[in-house]
Amino acid sequence: MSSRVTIADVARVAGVHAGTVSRALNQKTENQVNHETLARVRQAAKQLGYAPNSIARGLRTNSSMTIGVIIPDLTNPIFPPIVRGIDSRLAVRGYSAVVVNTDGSDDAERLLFESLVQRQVDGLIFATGHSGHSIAGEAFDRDIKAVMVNRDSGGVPYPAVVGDDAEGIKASLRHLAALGHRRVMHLEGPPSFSTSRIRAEAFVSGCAELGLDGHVVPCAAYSVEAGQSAMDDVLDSKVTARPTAVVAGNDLLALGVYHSLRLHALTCPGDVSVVGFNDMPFAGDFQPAMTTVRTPHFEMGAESARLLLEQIDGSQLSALKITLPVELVIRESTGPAR
Amino acid sequence: MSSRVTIADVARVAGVHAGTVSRALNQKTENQVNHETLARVRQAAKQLGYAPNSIARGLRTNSSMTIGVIIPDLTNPIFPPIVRGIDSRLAVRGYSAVVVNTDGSDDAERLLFESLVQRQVDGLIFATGHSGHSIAGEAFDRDIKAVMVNRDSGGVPYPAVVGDDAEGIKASLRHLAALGHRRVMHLEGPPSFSTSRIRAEAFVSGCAELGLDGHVVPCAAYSVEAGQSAMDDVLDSKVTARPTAVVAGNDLLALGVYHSLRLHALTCPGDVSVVGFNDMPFAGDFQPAMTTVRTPHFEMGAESARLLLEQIDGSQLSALKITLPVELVIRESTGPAR
DNA sequence: CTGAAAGCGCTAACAT
DNA sequence: ATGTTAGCGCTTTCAG
Repeated sequence: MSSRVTIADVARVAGVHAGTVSRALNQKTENQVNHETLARVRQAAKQLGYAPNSIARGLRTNSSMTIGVIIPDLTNPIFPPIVRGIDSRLAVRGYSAVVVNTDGSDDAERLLFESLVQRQVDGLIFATGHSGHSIAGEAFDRDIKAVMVNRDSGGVPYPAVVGDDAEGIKASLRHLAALGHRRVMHLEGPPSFSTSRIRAEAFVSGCAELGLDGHVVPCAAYSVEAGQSAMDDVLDSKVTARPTAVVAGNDLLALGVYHSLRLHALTCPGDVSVVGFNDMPFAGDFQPAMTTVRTPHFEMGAESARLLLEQIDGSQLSALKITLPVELVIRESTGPAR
Repeated sequence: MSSRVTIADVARVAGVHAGTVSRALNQKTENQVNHETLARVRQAAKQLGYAPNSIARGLRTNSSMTIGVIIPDLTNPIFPPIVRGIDSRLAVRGYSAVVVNTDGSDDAERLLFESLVQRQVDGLIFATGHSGHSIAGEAFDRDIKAVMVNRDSGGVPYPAVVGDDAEGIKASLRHLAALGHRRVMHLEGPPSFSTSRIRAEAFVSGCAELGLDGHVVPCAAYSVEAGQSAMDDVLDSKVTARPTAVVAGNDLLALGVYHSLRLHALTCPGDVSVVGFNDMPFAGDFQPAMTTVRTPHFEMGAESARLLLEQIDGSQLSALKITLPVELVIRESTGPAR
């Protein structure tokens, strides 16, 4: 299995020494070698089907050309585009990504982190939600290069790439206000995600600015079930007045609201308007087509990889935060208040 | 960055030789070492925060504990569950997956294949669709361990894990026949995917068995656009009679049919019933909720990883094909023929 | 049971 | 411009 032919074989065939072959076959050093010999080495390498063993190279150069990507769950639809964005930047530089899933477990995150470190990853991209003390602090203490994506840095001085969540929420609110809504509700994601707090805060201040009667309801998870359960509680409650519109913390939560509404024989947007967040794939094919905030996930991934590569290239680590613009996509889940 | 402390440090602290530390810290050899020394070594290792450098180990043992996974595109919703299934089996054995996306390009596939081989992956999982000559043949010639998932082996003697596509299509047809449909159509995926052929053939023979008037229309890709375009052509045609039901090659194609129907002011399932394939996430939330064939993607991934690990463990490579059962999920996109 | 020594395949510092 | 040498951190013979 795998590469039988080594640099020594190439050296023998080309009639030069191993060191020369190494120099000839590396971009940065190939100009240190005579044109003729270079040609001879290349010829020999091709003839033998030589491919460098990157494990051996990594041992010597102390770099694995591998980046670890820590996410909660690949099957959450926002992550595939983020991962592809990351990969798009990594690939052109010869890096590969190893992506691992924590499923929201701190223990799993710690274990996976350790395993990535053992693998000598050259850097890490954190896409887990923890706003509190995640493993990031430890990574920083251990001098590991990293960036955050879709979450703030939680006090750790790593760069972070996020969407403009606050603006997304406010745009949703303006849209709703223009439709005549006054009694609005926000389904807030779990507090462990920095995005939850930011969106909830933007909701509160946005309501104040627009003179809306806003109410925040916390959800246990960013999931359809959690959204449905939270909305069920609201609709079953005799004390809370039913809102005419809900701004969900993300699309999954919004989908939960759809389910709850259907269960309660209420229509959307007839009885209640719903706005999601993320514009997950196929959000426009839901029933009804979902009005939601589009977040540039691919670009966020790409940008985070760029920042990480910069660190690896030796640029000074600056704890900057890059905020990418979002866009409200109006479809059919929002309509006039009645 | 990364592990400063080496086996030599541990050896020094424990007062033993590096070789002994290595033996003590490896499952397979730890019984070759005295209880006392073992304890001392472990203590020293913990105290120093030692973690083995898996690059160095890999160079020596000629194994990277890494598996390459080649897929067309992570953002295609069937792949995240497959990848997680793979990972679930790999992780418990200490392997990691490096997943790469070909975007359907043969050139990209070849390049990515080479880069994975250079990385000394211990095995490969092919989830690309090629039924013709993909890179798999070359992998086999080079003695690389591999398995196929969600595609047949295309003549290469690797094991393959697939869903029972033929049965899924036939179950769809039986369902449609029971609803009174007679004039049915199949939207076939591109010929480069083995799944396309299998599903189309099952459609044809299923129609024959049930006495249905079946018609197969090829699509350029497994995408919403391709499905819509194919259906547009059918609906715009004055020569072909409109089918009362369509069995799409996958959910994306089915979604394209939804779009086309809407564009032509036709209803589903009122005017045309639609059945998808795969039961992609949130298929039940589409408009209308999609009747489709559920394929056990996670299990397929897990099973393929199991088969690969078996090969790596030295079991004889058997070109077996594992077919996992599928299930027709009846929702709201199918109804009585009229 | 443990020490000694070799070497996986490669790169980089040092010679020439 | 190229040869020589050392060694990255680990495992694994081979002795003892």
